[in-house]
Amino acid sequence: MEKISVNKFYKPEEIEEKLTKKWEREKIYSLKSDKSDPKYYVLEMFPYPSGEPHMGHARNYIIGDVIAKVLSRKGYNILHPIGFDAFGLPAENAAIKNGMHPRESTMANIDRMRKALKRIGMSYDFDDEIITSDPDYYKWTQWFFLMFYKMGMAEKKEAPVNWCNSCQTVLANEQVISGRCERCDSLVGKRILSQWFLKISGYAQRLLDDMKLLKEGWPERVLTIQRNWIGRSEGAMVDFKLSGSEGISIPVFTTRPDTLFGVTFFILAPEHPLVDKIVESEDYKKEIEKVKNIISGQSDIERGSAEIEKIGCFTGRYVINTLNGREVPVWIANYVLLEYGTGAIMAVPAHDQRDFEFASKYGIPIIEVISPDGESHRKRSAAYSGEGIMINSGKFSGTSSEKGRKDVTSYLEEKGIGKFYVNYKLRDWLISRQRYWGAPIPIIYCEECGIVPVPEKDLPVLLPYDVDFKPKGLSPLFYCDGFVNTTCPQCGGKAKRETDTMDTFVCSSWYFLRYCSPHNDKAAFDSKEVDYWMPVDQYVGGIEHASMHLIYARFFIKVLYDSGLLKFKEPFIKYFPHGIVYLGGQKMSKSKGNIVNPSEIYNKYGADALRLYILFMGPADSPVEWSDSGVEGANRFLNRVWRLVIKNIELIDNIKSTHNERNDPEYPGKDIKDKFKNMKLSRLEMELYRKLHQTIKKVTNDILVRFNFNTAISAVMELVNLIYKYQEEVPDSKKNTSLVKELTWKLLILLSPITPFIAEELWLKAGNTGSIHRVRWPDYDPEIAREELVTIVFQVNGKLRDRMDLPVDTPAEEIKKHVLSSEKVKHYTDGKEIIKEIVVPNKLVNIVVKS
RNA sequence: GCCCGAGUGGCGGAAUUGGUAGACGCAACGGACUUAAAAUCCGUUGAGGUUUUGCCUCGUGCCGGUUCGAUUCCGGCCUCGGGCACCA
Repeated sequence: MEKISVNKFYKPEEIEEKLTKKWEREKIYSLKSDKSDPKYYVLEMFPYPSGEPHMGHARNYIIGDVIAKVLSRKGYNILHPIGFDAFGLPAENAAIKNGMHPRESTMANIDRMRKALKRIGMSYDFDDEIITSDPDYYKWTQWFFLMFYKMGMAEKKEAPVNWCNSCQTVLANEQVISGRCERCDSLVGKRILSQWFLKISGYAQRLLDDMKLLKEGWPERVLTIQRNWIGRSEGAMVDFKLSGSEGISIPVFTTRPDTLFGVTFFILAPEHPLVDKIVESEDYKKEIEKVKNIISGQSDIERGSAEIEKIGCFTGRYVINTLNGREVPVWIANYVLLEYGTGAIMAVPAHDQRDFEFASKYGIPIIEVISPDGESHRKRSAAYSGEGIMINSGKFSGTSSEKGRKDVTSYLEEKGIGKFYVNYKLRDWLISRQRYWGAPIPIIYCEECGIVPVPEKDLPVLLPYDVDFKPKGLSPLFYCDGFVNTTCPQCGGKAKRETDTMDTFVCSSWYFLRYCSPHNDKAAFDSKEVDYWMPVDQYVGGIEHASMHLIYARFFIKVLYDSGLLKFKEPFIKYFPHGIVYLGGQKMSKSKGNIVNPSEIYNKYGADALRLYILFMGPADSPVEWSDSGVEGANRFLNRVWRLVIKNIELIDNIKSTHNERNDPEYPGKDIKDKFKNMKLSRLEMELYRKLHQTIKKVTNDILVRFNFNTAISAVMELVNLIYKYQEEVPDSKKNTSLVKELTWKLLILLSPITPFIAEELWLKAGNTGSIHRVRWPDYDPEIAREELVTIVFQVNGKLRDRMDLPVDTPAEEIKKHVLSSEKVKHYTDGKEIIKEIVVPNKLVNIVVKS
């Protein structure tokens, strides 16, 4: 037990360092209790160890930590783990820059990060941390890859892929943001390469359908991002026969089968493999080569912008629109993309703006087939893409466009030339990377046997240490003979290893499973533990992962569910995206130089002030502007709490020895409520007692239900302000020490998840033993929290004219009496006819008069 | 272009179910304490008006509607942020 000494001043630097050690010694960081308690899995997205944690990290982890700490105190068995997403480009680029080996650099960064996390009082059990670049971990990442491979969910295929010239590697679609590399921001080009993909596109519909399981726990805006990314659209797949070549037909996807009669030409993407096959005449071949050259010189961004001029050329061939037997010319054009749909389109210039511009430029006929009013409009200056009535459409003329889509589709199905079709924008997930710092893809290429998966018993395929890891277009492992050359596990003959490594998003798609049994060396995870802990109850992390990690992880879990390994379909029941921290109106970032490092703050004011301010600065899910004076305010509040509590402790100690008859040395009392009932409390004391219970109610609800940490803190501030009022207005000899004790203890408990250090220090200073972080979270008594008096607002015609404090639940008739006798109200109602009197119990009265 | 958010004092924000707009904090100003400063404490702080210790009018992006009553609900617009995007 520590005794009160000279402690007039709050010195965070002294107490925080001391308590960090105490907590580590006493294992206060682990919030696991007992499997008989209800479980709760709180998880924050684990960090890339690219250096010291930044403010965004701090916000993320502090939010998760407060939730975990409160729930643990409410009797939950809490899993609140930490680890490091250690493979990948950021770590590797940083290593190259520093001239260090990625492993050393990563481990050094992890060390700094771990220290910082401990320093800000996070409740992580570091004995259970995981590092994805450890062979113990990536062995199982490789194991999952093999599982996907065996299920037919991983495949090597040739496709146009995104190539980042600066990172010297391919990227997944999700890692290309507006045509630029997610990591280095340089322009991304296209290459046709043979790469490994995970077949996420087959799960598009399931990813959409299962969103209904997330409706409660995920913000709508995140689901919208995913919905947009998956990009479902309904329509028809229609076959167009190539004229003059028996048996060749080209399918196209359209969302508007109702416009089929308006097709006047047909376009293939310039890269479409059919282009070279179908062009016969040498003249056309030359012309096409010319146009293709121009188009391939256009970057993806250029081609993706609507402003760029549409160019193309005729191929000399025709296709037949089976619906009306019309023969239409086949063109190539820059605005048709190989990746989307079938890489070919039917062009309807009257009803598609792009087709309209193209047809106008090249003099292709325009036939109107949808009319808003059923009339034919000879000339238009733009395409009409709205709904209307089908015209010039044979037997379908007169049908509404909505109905026409269905009717035409049925007709196509009957005739066997088309079918209802759902198209998705979601592409397969490209996971190979031509970089060193990642988990090697466990595949062997044998001259005899072809692609051979590495047998499970040979895992992990170790990433060799001694490699020239600088990116050079091909994986650095390709130049590492000791790694590449191997023998075929099937025939024993000479073979070569796959030298690409896996996208780090593969590592992070299952880490939350590993946390359930982090030391298991027999399997990726222990099913019993996963069945107990998973799914994650509360996930916290940046929204920038909405269409990356959060989609990949959902997909991964669905595949594992299908394989029978898991019993749940969604990994994260609730997801809370924290807002970005800004400085000077811009997102804090190293490259812009507008950084406030959390360490600057905790070195100056202490971790508690950092935590308090981060939570107080605004709603946790909205972006906030960093303010230095805001931190000072937080620090001022903590000083205020410190002085208040120290004074209260002294008061309690002094009066204990003078046998004040109102003093009750027992704490916690068996039945606090009865105790106070039998005591005569002054008006202010009653108010304080009530405020305490209201505060407990509000803080608990704001943290656990509303995620409004800022209002939870302002409620505690109000309580502190009121206790100060008591301390200053009432002489010590007249103070009720039982109440002071009750207020002081509970104030500290309410603060303890938010500002763990100061709460613990004051708790100990007051003579308590153990740790405040093991004390049960207080309940509130609704009866005590209930106000006795309530301000009733008197309105006339909806305008506030007077108000009065009346006992709660005063009957309507009595309130009305007060209202009608109010001079102020009379002033507005005298001589006027009262039409209506509205009485809202405990709120207001509104007198409606004729004016 | 389509989809999702948001818009409240000098600033961050609060108002949880349609019922007192501006809680809590920051900044600013005035005062107390001090030789002085820091720290601390007290007071003022949406705008305008006024017969000034009280009261009145206006006020939650803009216009309109529903309602006894709207920051909150509905319709239309504006601005900002975000997602998708020559996506067929």
